[in-house]
Amino acid sequence: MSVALTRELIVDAAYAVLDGQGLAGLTMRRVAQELDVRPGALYYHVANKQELLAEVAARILGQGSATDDAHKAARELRDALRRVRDGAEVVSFVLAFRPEGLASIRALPAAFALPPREAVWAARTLTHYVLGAVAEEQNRAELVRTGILADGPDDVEESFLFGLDAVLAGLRRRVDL
Amino acid sequence: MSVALTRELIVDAAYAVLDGQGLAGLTMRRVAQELDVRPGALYYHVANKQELLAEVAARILGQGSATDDAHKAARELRDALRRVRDGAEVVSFVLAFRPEGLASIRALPAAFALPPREAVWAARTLTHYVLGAVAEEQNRAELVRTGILADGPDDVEESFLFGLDAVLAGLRRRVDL
DNA sequence: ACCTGAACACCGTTCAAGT
DNA sequence: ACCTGAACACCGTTCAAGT
Repeated sequence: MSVALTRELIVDAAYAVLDGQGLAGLTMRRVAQELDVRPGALYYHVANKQELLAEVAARILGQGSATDDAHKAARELRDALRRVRDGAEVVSFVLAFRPEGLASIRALPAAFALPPREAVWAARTLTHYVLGAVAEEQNRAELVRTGILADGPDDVEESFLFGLDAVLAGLRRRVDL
Repeated sequence: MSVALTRELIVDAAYAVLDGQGLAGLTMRRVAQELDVRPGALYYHVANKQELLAEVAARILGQGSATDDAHKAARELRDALRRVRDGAEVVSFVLAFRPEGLASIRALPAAFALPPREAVWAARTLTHYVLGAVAEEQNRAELVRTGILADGPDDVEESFLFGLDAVLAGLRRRVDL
């Protein structure tokens, strides 16, 4: 007999599989294998794969340090997403059905000095931009890995900052003038 | 014997399945069923599912009317994506590995009066924003359909336009002043 | 040339039965 | 309480064999 299975251990294993195999390789069966356990055992601790993905997404984002510097928040979000394979895709998916656990994203509206509704819209805009940019970069990386694509572009960094500056400038417009 | 299978008919059927069942329900087997044919038959006309998805994405976007009005282009892109279930997700996926067929997106840089490199970055920024916004809306709609979520927010329209105006204002900044 | 039949190597999830 | 064994209803893809 080995160590007792826990929700935590399962999330750890899922994160490891994600980092090693990408989202396409993140299956319940492989997570079980990683833990030396039959697939059915997982379902005693997590309801289903979606719930497990929600936990993995929360782990990807980590504990969001609340800041009122939107530019810094965006860069930290990007870094967190880039730290693990397909991070953006996982977070995008979870954002739709269980945003509660994604603290650093939920804190974003506070970075905008705008009326409540507009602060939420501004945060949404920024989130879409960052997730989209990282998702495209990581999708390309996956295809390069598969050999379908030769090589990604080398202007990722410049391109991201160019767009980020533009988005933030646009969002701040009505405040600063 | 029925009508001869063609690539076109397969794309038609795939589009119909997507609209009826969503991306999760779009399987090669269901497309085959829709056409009254065994799954293997599809592979005589298309190399694999990814290739089929690329064709479906091109059909979603239609023939992109080249315009130099970025705001209009963005609204048309959004409308096209919203016309079919999970349209944004399909196009996002295809954008990463086969952007050639997505005419209306490839034409976007022309809508920005900027140096070539920056025009490409600006188009990328706009694309990420629109795809992200529609993807979130459609993901929510799927979850509502499943019963996992009660109801989507009702500020989708306002939220989209708010973000779009901000993004475009930010992107135009350096030109107009 | 075009399609079927049948298989291969997978999935997520459930659930009786064991301990 | 926790896990296994075994099944159910699926996947994408391949490929000999038929027509």
